[in-house]
Amino acid sequence: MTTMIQVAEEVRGEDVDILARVPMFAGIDAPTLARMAQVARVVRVPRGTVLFSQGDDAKALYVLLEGQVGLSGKVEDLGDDTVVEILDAGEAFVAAAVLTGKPYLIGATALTPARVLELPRQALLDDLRASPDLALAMLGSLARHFRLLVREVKDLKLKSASQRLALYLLGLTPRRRGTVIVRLPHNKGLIAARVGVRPETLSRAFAQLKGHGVVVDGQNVAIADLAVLVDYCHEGWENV
Amino acid sequence: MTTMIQVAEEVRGEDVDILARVPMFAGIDAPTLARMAQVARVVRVPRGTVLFSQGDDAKALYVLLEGQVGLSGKVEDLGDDTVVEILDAGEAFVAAAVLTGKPYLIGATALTPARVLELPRQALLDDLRASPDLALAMLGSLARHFRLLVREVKDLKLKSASQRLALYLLGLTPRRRGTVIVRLPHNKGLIAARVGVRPETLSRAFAQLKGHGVVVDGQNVAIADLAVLVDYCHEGWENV
DNA sequence: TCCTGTTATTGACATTAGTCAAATCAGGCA
DNA sequence: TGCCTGATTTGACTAATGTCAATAACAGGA
Repeated sequence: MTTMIQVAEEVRGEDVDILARVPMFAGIDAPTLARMAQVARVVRVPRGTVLFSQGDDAKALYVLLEGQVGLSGKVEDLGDDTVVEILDAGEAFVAAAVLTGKPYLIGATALTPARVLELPRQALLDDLRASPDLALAMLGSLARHFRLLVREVKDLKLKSASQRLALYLLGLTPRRRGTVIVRLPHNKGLIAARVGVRPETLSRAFAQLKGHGVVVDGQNVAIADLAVLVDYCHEGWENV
Repeated sequence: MTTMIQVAEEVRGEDVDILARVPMFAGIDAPTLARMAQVARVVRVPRGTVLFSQGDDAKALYVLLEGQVGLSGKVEDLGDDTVVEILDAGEAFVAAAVLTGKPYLIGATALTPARVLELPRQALLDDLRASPDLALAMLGSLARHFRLLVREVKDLKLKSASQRLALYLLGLTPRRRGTVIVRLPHNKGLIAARVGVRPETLSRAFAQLKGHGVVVDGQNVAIADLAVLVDYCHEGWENV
């Protein structure tokens, strides 16, 4: 829970390349991107830094240039805390909050040392008005993201903890059949919060998946047959 | 589970007025709206009609002109079924699916006799490219909707069934303090699916809320003090 | 290597929500 | 009115998940 000591940096040339590869900005012309980079600020933060907290007014769109960031929500009286999303480099976040101008519903914390680009709200809004392509790209990006959330809501309502864990594991590989060994990208406590259960329950969910060909060894998870897991989750056509 | 017998109708003049009041199309110039109405189709369907099913390819954006429609998701092997959203007249739906062009993650069923406007996918995409204002309006609308889902995910992960029911009740009134009597807009089975619990559990959740000043009488729910409920849900600034 | 604090697992138990079945209630209609 | 059907509630029980506490495994630093 490091406090917010940020080191502002120059925006590097390669950062613009990263921007160009962010799905949200796919296909945007170079001048627009350069203009965005112009007004953006890049900060390098140590692990544990709180980029912003739930309830803060949305003042910028963020793009994760390097590292990992967790988006988590909590109940007022603290204690409980759930991870809504875990982001990797090349992903933009909190677009919805910035567009509505309302306070963040979630907070963002650096899970590793990270480099983050901040695009001020007003600059984004100006760019959106100036570049119809940007608006369309964001619309597509937000729509894809929206669907992930819809799936999440359905899973939370309809699937068990072990099934959700299985879905999480399936999300770690693009393959859908055969044997595979995946490496857990986070410690289990964080994964538990992501899946929406307590760490103890996660342990037991892993134990349960043993019956479906899942063997855990530290950070490595061996899955004997992905198709078995897919079946266990009653996943049909949804993995499109 | 009526089959899909639809009666196509003329698009009426007042339908364009409804369109103009849909948040997703707020501020769009009249010519664009008229053009959209031109290519749209209006159908009148009886209660229970399945407008489309989970897994169908998204082929149109829908606007509910009259009646109520439920969006529900289910697990493959049937049986379980959850209501992701309940829509009222004047709301557009499945924008995200149409924009991505992927199959619907949810199905839509008329909960009452309804009149629905269908805007074909390609027409929408054309209009978006032609009208930057439309793209911006949809972006704003999708962003607001997105945040509702984020809140939903948080609530499902962090709150109990009774708390989620309390949140649902709070959603029926704009007020946040004082005494109020709200009328349940649906039967309890549907509300249960919306809240994400079984009907039996909903009954018991209502019983539990009695301890917080909630008295149920058929479709009418008397809430002695909204502030008490807000507090019970640990809702802070979130109701912005 | 040993210490030490963190992370993960396990066990015992409490709580919550789901299941199944029966009882009750409500509304529509002959 | 009296019956019927479906919705809702209630009870008894089961299953799933959370809680608390103890233990075990691990990683990093002295």
